[in-house]
Amino acid sequence: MTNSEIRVRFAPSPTGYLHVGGARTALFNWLFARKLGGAFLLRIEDTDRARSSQEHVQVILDGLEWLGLDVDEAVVFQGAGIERHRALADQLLADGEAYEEDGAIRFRMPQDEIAWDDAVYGRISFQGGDIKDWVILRSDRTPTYNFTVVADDLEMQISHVMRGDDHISNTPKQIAVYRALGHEPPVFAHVPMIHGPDGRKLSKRHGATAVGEYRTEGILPEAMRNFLALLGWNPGDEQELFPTPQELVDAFSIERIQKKSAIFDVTKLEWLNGQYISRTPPRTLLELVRSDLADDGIDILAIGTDRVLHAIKVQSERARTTLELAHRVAIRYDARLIERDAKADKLIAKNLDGFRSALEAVAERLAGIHASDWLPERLEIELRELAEELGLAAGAVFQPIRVALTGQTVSEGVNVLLEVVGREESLERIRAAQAWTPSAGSA
RNA sequence: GGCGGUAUCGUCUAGGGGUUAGGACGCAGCCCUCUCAAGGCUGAAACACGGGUUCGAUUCCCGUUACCGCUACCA
Repeated sequence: MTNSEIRVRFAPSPTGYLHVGGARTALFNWLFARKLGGAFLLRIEDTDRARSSQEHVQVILDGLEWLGLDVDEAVVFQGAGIERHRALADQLLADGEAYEEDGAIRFRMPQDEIAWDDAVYGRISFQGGDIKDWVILRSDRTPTYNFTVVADDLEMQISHVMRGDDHISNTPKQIAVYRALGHEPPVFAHVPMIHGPDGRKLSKRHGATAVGEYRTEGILPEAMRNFLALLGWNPGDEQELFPTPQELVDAFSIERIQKKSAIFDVTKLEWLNGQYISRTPPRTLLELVRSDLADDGIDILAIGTDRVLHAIKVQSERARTTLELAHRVAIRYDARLIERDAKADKLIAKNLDGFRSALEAVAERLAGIHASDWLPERLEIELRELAEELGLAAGAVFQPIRVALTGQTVSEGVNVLLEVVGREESLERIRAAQAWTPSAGSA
């Protein structure tokens, strides 16, 4: 299945973070390479001017690894090829393909048409005469981008160049260099860029644009990968979930890449993430939750792995990010994390006496249930009986408990919630809540 | 300004000379229900504009507009 002639590369600049647009370009490159059975390579476009630190490169490497995109060969650095770039520029000068001006070497653009069959856009054509002769080697003997790209792609024997469509206008210059050097250009495939919610180019102002930030905000890598793939590409049918990289490879085809830019919609990402969270086994989520909480100084495993797993299972159907998941799990075991929200406060303020008396009755009833009987089925029966005895609607009993246990008006079923929080802690929280008073201004 | 590119619901998109223009997110309503979530059902919501070509254009062609990119001794 492998084809050693197919060599595709992703070539980011060493900016210190891998933004979502770059991540998607990387993903498409990877899919392209894998679909064709070829190699996926990484080249960092650093220079003397924009030196890449080891940390910057590591961020990119980590991002690719997180997304499940494996790189086939050692990372190449543009800056490492400077002597080769100089020699090539000198050769072009000697061949008359370039000329010297003010100490710099300027490439002589051919005047006729330069066109190529873009794998995404179809045929694109420029007139060489519209493009000015451009500098390939500065007067300080450092090479420029459009020149080094060609030199390095040649050196790495790249067969397919896939990159953002902001490079379309650079392509005729590069094709001209290939020809001047006596080589056939590779296959070009330009992919549209990703824009922010305002329709403009994605920038740091839009908040979390680095993939690493989505990771820390509780986005699962498979969700991010799936989402990115569907931004500007579609499988042609209505399949939306592609949990593994291989499923994406199988469905991928370059013909179905969109020609227009897409807007990054965080809401849909979170929806997709929620889908993935609810499908991920609690065991797998455990480490994510543990580490999220450890960052906040909470050792969640101290209460017992099985109990945490249970809470994760219950909450994974509801949470959209693992951060949200971790927080909800933590609230169930650490009363100090409870923060009464506005709706809960309103419920208390509306009928303080009712709230207290309901909890009083509940506390008495639940105290009579043994730890060994503290199970959802039994709890539900007891509480419904209680509600009937008190002449209250079931909700009038359940809701105060929910508020007492979580500080919020939404959660899993109260019977399950009681089980998750545990008998002693539940009774303690219910007792404590009876002393609650409405916050100022909530009446 | 010049050159290049793009244009279907708010967003991601399917479709393509004759369709009730389909799906997904989000939104609204209903069902379920102790509250959410999930799930089910329903609804509002789109072919940028103007000319052609054609019996017929959202689809093909041209133009306009809008947006994006390149136009550096940036990458």
